[in-house]
Amino acid sequence: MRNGGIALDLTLQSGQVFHWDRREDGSWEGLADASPLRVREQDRALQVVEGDEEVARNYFALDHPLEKIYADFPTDPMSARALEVCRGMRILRQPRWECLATFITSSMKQVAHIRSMSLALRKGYGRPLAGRFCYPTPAAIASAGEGALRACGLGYRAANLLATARRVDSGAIDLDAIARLPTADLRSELTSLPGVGVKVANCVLLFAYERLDAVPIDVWIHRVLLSMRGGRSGTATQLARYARRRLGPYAGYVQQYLFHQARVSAK
DNA sequence: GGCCAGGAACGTT
DNA sequence: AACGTTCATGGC
Repeated sequence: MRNGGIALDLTLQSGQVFHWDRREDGSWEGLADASPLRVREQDRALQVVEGDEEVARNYFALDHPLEKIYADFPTDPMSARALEVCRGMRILRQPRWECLATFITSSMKQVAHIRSMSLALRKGYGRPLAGRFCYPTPAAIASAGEGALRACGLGYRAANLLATARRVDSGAIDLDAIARLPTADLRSELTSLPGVGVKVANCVLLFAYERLDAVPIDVWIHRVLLSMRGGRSGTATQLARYARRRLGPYAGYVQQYLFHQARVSAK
């Protein structure tokens, strides 16, 4: 299989994207931005059943050099185990606004509930397309009231999503223009937005800006990194430094594998 | 039913 | 710069 192939189920169930649906026959339906896709995996190859082939190859990031990424993987037992379990999982190339908005809603929420908020927002404020719903535009979110967003289950996150949508819609920040910035500058642009701290910014860097060395540290990865260091306690800053030193040039990929491995082994 | 979740913002030390 | 609190909601 060219370039390492893809493990589709793992990729779409690893907590990086929240709106894909698995059908009875094992194929998956979803939207890559505004392009409807139905895809399946066959012997580690991505098969596009419906939709545009090039759009799918880009969205599923089939150009990421998995074999090279694996050659650079850390060799400690936890990383090795995660690679064994998650081989073929890819970091998707997601639309910027959709990714940013979704992770603003993710704070202190479990994956299942992030899905339900995403669906409520799409159904309520997104454009219908091919039996599904696009993610709402910044303008659509901006013109919905805070109360309406709370009705989608956002709670206190509603005000943050609304405020950030207004900044994007007004042009106060240009999510495409900032893509050319070096990672540190891009991160500080993102953290200037309401509801975006370092963790959410790193998710957006990794999932929507192709910064494959970005490491979001949530409660799961926090525990994993503590354990890798031998169990003694550590601050967020210390763990970020540890991750940068130990997880290698594709630290974001390593982090995603460790995240998924930690979650499945906890059940 | 209690516990906890892919945190951020803000106030105190 | 490092901690403590508060903020809503729902899956399990």
